[in-house]
Amino acid sequence: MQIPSKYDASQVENKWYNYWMKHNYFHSEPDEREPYTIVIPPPNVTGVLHMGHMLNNTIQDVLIRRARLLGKNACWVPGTDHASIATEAKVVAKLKEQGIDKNDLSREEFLKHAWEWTHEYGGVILEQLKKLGCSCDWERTKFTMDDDMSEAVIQVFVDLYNKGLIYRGYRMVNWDPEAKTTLSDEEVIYEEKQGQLYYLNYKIDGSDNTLTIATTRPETIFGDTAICINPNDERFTHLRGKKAIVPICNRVVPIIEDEYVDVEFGTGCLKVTPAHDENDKMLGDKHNLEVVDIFNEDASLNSYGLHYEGKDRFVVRKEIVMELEEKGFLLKTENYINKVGTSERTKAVIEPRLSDQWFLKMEELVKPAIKAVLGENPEIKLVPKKFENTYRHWMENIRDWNISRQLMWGQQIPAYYYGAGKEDFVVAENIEKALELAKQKTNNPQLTTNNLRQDKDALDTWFSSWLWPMSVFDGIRNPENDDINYYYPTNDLVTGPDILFFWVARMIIAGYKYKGEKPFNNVYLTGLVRDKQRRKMSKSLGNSPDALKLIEEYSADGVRVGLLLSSAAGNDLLFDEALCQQGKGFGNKIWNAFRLIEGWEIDKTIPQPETSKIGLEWYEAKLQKALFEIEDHFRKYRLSDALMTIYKLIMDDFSSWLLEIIKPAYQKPIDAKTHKAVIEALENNLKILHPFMPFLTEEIWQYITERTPEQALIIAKWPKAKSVNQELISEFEFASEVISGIRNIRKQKNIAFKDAVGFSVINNENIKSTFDGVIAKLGNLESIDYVTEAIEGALTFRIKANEYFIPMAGAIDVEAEIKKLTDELNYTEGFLKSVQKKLSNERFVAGAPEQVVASEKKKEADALAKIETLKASLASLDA
RNA sequence: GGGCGCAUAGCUCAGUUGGUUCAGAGCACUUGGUUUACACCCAAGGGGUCGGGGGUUCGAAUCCCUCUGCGCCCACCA
Repeated sequence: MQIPSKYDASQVENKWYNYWMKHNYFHSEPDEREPYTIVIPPPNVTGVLHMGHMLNNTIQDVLIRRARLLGKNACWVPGTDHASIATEAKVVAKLKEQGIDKNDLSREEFLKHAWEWTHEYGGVILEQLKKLGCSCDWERTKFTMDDDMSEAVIQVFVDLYNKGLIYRGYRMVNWDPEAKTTLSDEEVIYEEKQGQLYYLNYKIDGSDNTLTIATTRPETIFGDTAICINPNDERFTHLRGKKAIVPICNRVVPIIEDEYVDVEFGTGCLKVTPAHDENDKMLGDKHNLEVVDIFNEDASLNSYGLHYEGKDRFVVRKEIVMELEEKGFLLKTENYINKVGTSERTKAVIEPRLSDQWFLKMEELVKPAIKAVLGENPEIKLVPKKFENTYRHWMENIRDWNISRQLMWGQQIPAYYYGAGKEDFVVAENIEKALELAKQKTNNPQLTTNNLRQDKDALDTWFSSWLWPMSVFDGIRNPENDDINYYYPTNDLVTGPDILFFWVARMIIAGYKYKGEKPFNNVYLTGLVRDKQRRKMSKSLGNSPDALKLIEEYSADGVRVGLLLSSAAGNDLLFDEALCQQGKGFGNKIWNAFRLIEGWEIDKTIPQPETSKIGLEWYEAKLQKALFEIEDHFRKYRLSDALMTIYKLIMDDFSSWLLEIIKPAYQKPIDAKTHKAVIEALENNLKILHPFMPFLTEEIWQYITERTPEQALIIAKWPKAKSVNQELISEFEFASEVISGIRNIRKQKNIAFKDAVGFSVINNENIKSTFDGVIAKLGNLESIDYVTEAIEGALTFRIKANEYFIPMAGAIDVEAEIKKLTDELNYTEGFLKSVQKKLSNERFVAGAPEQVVASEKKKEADALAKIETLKASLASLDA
């Protein structure tokens, strides 16, 4: 077969992806093998691939491909999320471009647009994952709004409602006035903003006195229903039991007392606006205050705002300050930095707002989930462990989950109203069942579906994705089906720490509630991908490279390696394209190594040289050691370290050392035995590298194996681990130091490699000759002579206590040589002194473990021996 | 404000119970090299008071205290 001299990634990658798909290697069905399952964190259906996805999915693919090679039944379930807020926002924006206002559309019409959008852009991201090489079981692709998935969500809602865990409540929620929807606490980002603190005078009813309050939000005075003072504040005892008059609207409000008020802050007087501040709401409930909501849905003022009706809150703030000033109510203003909640999606300033919402009681549900991660025998491991603290903090302070969203895109809440009263509703899977329930509840057999009105709200997206590991296997609707029984619990979950609570914690809760079992064994939390300046990669900053362009430029394999080279679990990844270049370069290196081997002519008649034999034995030992280390790294989810181990094995041990050791002389053939062995070594390299660089390895694999589809690398068997010949490895390390010594001398004296040199070593019982052939070949030595005394007129170097000579008539600079030896002697004597000092310390000898003392004694002996040879050499030079 | 975590070479990071192999890796850098796979290369080399200070110990990057500088989470006093 003709082997191209350049590796053409784009062609190769498409070819093999199609090949794998054609032979259905990604697909999994339950069988007798051990399952290895990952469910993908479903990306937003209308999203495009960004660096975070690339990292995330590369890690998952590495884990899945390795499991496949280890002979497990690997199943990676892909899919997308309907992402209600994000998607609805995009659809609304698109409609707006076309001059359509969402509010003019019926629910059905809007959903039609949303589905069109989904069909147009949905799945783009999945196609991009294929480019990256992800070996997902595409036949199992799921979407959180698929009919069966939605059914599961509704079933769970009804069940939780019937168990009394879902309730309807009038609560202060985070209202996004732009999206006109509620946000969960987690979707609100607090930002420091420069604002003002306005000091306002309120008249005291029935007197000419005033009191001063400080507020950051003067426009909310229309919602004031009380003034609050601290009962311990002696400055205000005269106000007890009095009433105050709210400026402009002239509402007369009581002055109440509560220790909640901070005497130190502002003026010590607080205006209470129960409709627009959570703490004020709390005060309002406690003191039975009136609740006056002054805002419309879009945060413009309603009729309570009098002449400001219809104007936006920020406009009103400016205007009312002017009016207050004109009328003498404004005492002063101060600059004040406060934290303002903004919407993660729309960036709008959040308005605390009272509204009817659906809530899920968390207190009981959360208990098994806490135990599973933090209990005495944890069933679920978070990697890295440091996130357990964060998890604990959240879980132990959990509040009820607001699961309703004022959106259309999502599962509609299955509550059906038959009357105007607060309790005039029933909850059921569908309208027919709802009708039955409504008839029973009202004792009115005349009711028809026309009398029922379904709740307009949709469910929070996380209320569908928290079921993901179960619902993708239909484990909610059919709890005992073969798939769920086989694949659940899944093995590893790979996701970002930013959704540890949104998603991971809730999946754990749902898993225990609906399956009585954890959803996964391990959670691998990746870091955020940042740029070199440590900024988070984001669209708005424009610092995120185009994922597909990167793949084009550096190949999918190169990008995968680039991403993994520096990404320890939980650590942020500082992305640098140079890393992809390193990945691509690594690919080229392997390709060229392969070409070298394939280029050799094989001669079956020649015997295997001893150097090749011992070199191959050594490489086998190194491979075994690497296998052991890789196993350990994977066990600890240290994928970067696993990759680095393979990188060094292939770059250094295989390419730089082994291939040089066995390389036949120019235009000479290689013996068959060595050739076969080196091919085997290459095969093993390809196997362990395949999870990281699937395309390149599969490409080379086709050339070196007589393959049938059943012998594709993707389904090959991971190399068997045997014992590690550590002694051989240590001996080689010593030999490589000797070779470095020779190369150093060559460099210092400008001796070209093609010129063979003489070489002697003073014989002693510690010298091992195992790798002499290798030393001679890689040092280009005429021979290795064992001598009993120093060679005169030779260049020397020492490794441990052994002294080596390269004869070099006339080229020796005696002065320089003496200086070199003297420096080395001084250093060694200093070293000896420190060792001996340690050994003469009785407490060290008594207190340190035997092993440590022995090693110090060995250091002492080595140093003494070395000093002796140095002195001898010096003496011979002096003479 | 409360909690958690981090600080090791120019950069990104390893460093397990304090002691062989403890001061390491990759990249970057410097020098030399195009004979025979690869300049997308090879060989050699320099570089760190382990954030500062104090303590425990025969012995500290590792344990304790403290200071400094960062990061994250929670609560956010009108």
